[in-house]
Amino acid sequence: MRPHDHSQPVFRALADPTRRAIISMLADGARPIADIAAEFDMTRPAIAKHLAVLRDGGIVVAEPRGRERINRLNPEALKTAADWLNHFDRFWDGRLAKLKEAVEKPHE
Amino acid sequence: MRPHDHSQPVFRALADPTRRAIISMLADGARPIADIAAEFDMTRPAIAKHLAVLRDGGIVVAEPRGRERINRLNPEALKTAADWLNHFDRFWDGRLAKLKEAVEKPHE
DNA sequence: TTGACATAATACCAAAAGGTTTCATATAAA
DNA sequence: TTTATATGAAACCTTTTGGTATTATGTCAA
Repeated sequence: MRPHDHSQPVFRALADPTRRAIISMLADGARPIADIAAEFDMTRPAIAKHLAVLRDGGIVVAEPRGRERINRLNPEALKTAADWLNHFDRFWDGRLAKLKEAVEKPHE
Repeated sequence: MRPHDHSQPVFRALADPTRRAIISMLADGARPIADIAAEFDMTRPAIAKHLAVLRDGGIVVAEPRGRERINRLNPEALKTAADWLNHFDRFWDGRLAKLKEAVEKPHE
């Protein structure tokens, strides 16, 4: 068995605590990189690398704005990982799983 | 900001495609390591290391059974990661988010 | 008790990850 | 046009990761 996996870049991006913190931060609003870096004990190039990994996973999109680049969260990308994990929620929450099924079923 | 994060070992464990494949495999039933290793193009020690990472995240529990060790999935550990991700589902699925809220609210 | 089997443990290696410092480029403002 | 600002990019370093081969340990079966 050789695991082929399109969600790899997303899970890879989620593996680092700094990157998860950046995700949370951007959920409150898009920001330029300097603004983000100011919140961490880390140089800007380090944050730039983390943002590159997040972009690679499609989780962050950078929009040039004058001489700045606004980093915006693209939460849909997280759905990939959430979907994979939620396949297991039947184990810990049968009630919710059933509701979900109902919600996702086309209306009649 | 210094990201302290108890869910780190779980996200770390999820970052590797082989480990995610092992998780899926164990969701269908507990297995000894040799049985798992047989499914991958990889030596048993490599799989043993992956299992160690999964144990570290609490995702897998090993139960000695005679001279074997049965590796069992502990899906509750995945809930940690699922919960984190599902905080963002308001972005992609408002309908479900509302239902969830309702479900999780204590009964009256 | 001896032999086979299932696994653990160790030592080792190459590549990737996460950081740094330094230098280059492009836009805005004086 | 010069200067300051916001970012990108490259070179480099150390630690972690993912793999290997080899050796050791414990349990079952003949």
